[in-house]
Amino acid sequence: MALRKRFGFLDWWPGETRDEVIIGAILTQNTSWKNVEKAIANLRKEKMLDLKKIAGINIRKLEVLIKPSGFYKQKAKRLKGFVVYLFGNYKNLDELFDNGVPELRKELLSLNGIGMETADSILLYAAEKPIFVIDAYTRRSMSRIYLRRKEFGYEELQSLILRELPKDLRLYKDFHAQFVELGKRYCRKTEPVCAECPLNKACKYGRLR
DNA sequence: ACCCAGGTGGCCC
DNA sequence: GGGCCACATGGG
Repeated sequence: MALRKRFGFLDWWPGETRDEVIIGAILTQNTSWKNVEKAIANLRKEKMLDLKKIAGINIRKLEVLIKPSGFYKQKAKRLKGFVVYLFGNYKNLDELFDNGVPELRKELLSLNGIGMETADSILLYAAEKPIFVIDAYTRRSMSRIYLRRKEFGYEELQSLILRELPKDLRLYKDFHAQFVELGKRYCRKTEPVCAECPLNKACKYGRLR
């Protein structure tokens, strides 16, 4: 793992509160963060950036607020499903997050609309558990560095990275954030910007130059 | 008029 | 286990 280029240490996930992190994690599913920001702004304006408030709001109203983030009907349902489960089974997030990581992860995965990436985002950035998030940026960056031949499944790639990194919460957050910054700025699907990319020769595109 | 974006579930084989 | 599709908006 020869990648330790830095954009500065990133303690990351755009969102002040755990509630906001969880809401953002669901809203950003296959959606640009720009669109999520619009939805978050709508929720903030209505004081709805809060899981308890989400539990109380009419789902139609919720749909309208999060509309800019796309897939708004299913995402409204997913947010509702999460808070119904949370407050139906626990007093609050602290109590939910007190569960052990493997149990907690399974629990999150059992909820509709919470897949591995969303679950791990919640685990890492809201619950502050040491786990690594694999997203499209991470996959793409990794595949351009040295995976190439073999395709890796989610958990395969995750355990590969976890094995290479010292077990450190801050490092996991930072390292995932590095991949996202890398992906947004240079390692894009179309028109990769290789000239100033820190990966440079490590990347197959950089090598072609 | 396309293609893309910090995925997930359902259905099929 | 995988491959394909619907889900929806906003930006390039």
